[in-house]
Amino acid sequence: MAERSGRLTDGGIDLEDDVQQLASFASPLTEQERVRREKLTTLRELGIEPYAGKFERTHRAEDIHAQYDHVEAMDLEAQNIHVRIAGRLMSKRRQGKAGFMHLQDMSGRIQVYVRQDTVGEKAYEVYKLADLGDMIGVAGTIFKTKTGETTILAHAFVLLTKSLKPLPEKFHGLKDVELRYRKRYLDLIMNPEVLETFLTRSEILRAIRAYLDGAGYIEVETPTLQSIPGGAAARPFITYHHALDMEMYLRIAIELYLKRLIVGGIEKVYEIGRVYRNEGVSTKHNPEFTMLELYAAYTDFHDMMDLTEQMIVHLARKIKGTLTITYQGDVIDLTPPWRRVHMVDLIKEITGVDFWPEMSLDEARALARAHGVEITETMSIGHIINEFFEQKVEATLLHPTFVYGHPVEISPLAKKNVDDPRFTDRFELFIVGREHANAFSELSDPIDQRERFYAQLKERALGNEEAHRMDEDFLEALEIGMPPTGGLGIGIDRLVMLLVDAPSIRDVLLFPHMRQHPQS
RNA sequence: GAGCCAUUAGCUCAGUGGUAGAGCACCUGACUUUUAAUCAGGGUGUCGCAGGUUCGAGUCCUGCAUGGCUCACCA
Repeated sequence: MAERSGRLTDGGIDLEDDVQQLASFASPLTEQERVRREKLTTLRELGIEPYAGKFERTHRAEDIHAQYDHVEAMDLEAQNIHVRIAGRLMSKRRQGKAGFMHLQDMSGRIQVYVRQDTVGEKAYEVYKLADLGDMIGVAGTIFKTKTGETTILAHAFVLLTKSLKPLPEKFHGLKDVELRYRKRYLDLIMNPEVLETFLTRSEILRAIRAYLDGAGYIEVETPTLQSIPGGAAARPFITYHHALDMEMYLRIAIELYLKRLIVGGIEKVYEIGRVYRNEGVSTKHNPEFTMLELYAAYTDFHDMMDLTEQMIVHLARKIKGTLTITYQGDVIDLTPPWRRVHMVDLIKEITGVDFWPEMSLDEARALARAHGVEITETMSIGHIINEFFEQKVEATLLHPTFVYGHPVEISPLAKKNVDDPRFTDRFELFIVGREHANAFSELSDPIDQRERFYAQLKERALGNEEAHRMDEDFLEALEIGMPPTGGLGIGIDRLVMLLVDAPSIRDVLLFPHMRQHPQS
C-alpha cells in the first residue's frame, strides 16, 4: 500500500526523524574532501563520467618490468610496444604541459608519462584534475626515461574511479595500528608487505589442501551452527534460531562431526574452517579463528605425529625454502625428527618433580605449593600435572617438540594409554612456546566416552563453564562403531604467524576483531 | 577482567602552565624526462570525550572511550 504521507516508514513506524538524526551525525567534509567533490562536478561538466565501466588491460605493472626492464631504450622505441594498464594513482609530478605519475596495481607500480601534445587537451585536463588515490586506466607505449626507469608514454588517459578521500601520507604510509586493522583496505594500499602476508597465507592454505588431497583425504564442510557445541573446552557464542524457536551455538571445534563421518565410512577426512570461542582477545587470540582438523581411520596418534611433522616440514620448505626459520628474533630449527617426549618426563626434566609414582591428591597439591604452581580447589591430580606443564614447561619449548601423554581428566575425547590409564594417547606440538597442534588416538569406546562426558558434567556443575557437554547423538554414532582413528587439529592462524614471522594474530587476519568504535 | 603506555591537521609527528606547529597531502601560480620533483605564496584544528585545579590547560588531576603491550582465559 502506498504511503500517502510521503514519509519514510517501516512496518508503520515513522523513520523520518531517525534518518534526519543520523544525517546530522555525519561529520562535516574536510577541505580536501570538498575539493575532490568539486572536481567530480567539474569532470561531469567536461562530459567525463568519474565512475567508468570496464577497462581492458594487457599487462600488470610487474609484467612490464619483467619483460622490458632489461631492454635497451633504443630497442624499446624501435619496437613501439603498445600496452594498456590500470591502477591506483600513487604519486604525481606535474610540470606544466606534461607530468609523471605512478600507478599501482596488485603486482606493483609502474611509471606513466603524460604529455598534453600526446593525450590531447581534454585528457590532459582530466590528468590535471586527478588526485592521489584515483583509479586510472592508461594506453600507451613503453620507453625509458633519462634515469633509465621503464615508463609508459600515455596515448590515452582514462579516469576509472574518482577517489573522494585523501590517502595516507606517501612516504611514511599508514602507521596507526588501529586504523590499519579497522581500515585494512588503506593498509593494503599503503603497505606492500601486508599484501605479501596475505598472499602467503593463501599459499599456505593451498599447500595444505594439496598435501592432504594428495594423501587421499576428503575435504568436507560440517555445521558451524550447532545445538550442542563440543569437541573442545571453551565457552561458545550463543545465538537464536527464530523459526525453530531454539538457542543455537557457533561451533567451538569441528571434531565431533568429522568423527561421525569416520563412523559413516569416510576413512580419511578433513575440514578447514572457522571456529568461534567466546574468550578474550589478545595478540594470540581472536574470537573466530581457522582450524584444520583431520581424521584417519585405522591410524593412531603416532601416525598423527608423523603426518604433522611431514606436513609442516613440507610447508616450510615450500613457503620459506628452508627448515631454519626466524620467528621474532628466535632461530627455529624445523629439521626432523622432532623431539617426542612424555609430559611427565618433561616436567621432571624441567622442574625435577616426578609424577610417575602413584600419589595422593594432597601430595600433588603439596608439590604444586612447593613449586609455586597455582591450582584451584577442584583440580584433580591430572589437572595439577597439566598446570605444572603449562606454568613451568610450555614457554621453554622453542624448537618443535611433541609432548604426549596428557592426563585423562583434561582429555575427554582421547583414548587412555593401555599401560597407564592415568594418561591418554594424546600429543600437542609446541613451537616458540606455543601450541601448534593437538592430536590423539580418538576414543572409540562408547561406554568410556559416556563416562568421560559424565566427568565433564561434574566439572561443569563445579563451575567450569568450559567443560564438555553431553552429546547423545555423538555417543549413538560411537555405539554404531568407529574404527580406531587418529585425529589432528592445527590452528592455521598460528601456523601462518610462524611462517610469516608475524608478532600478532591480527597481522594474519584481514579483519581482526575490534571493539565497535564509538563513532560507528 | 587487571596493570602500564598512547590519543594534537587527511597522514606521519613535534609541542615540559602563557597567541596551535612542522613535513607530506591540499589550494593559487610557474615549469614538456620527473621520481620523497623543484620554485613562490596559502594553515585547512572539537589538541579522543566529560568534569576539575588555575588569572590562564594540548600540557596538571579525576572519570570515561578507543587502541597498543604485558598478565589472566584459551588455540
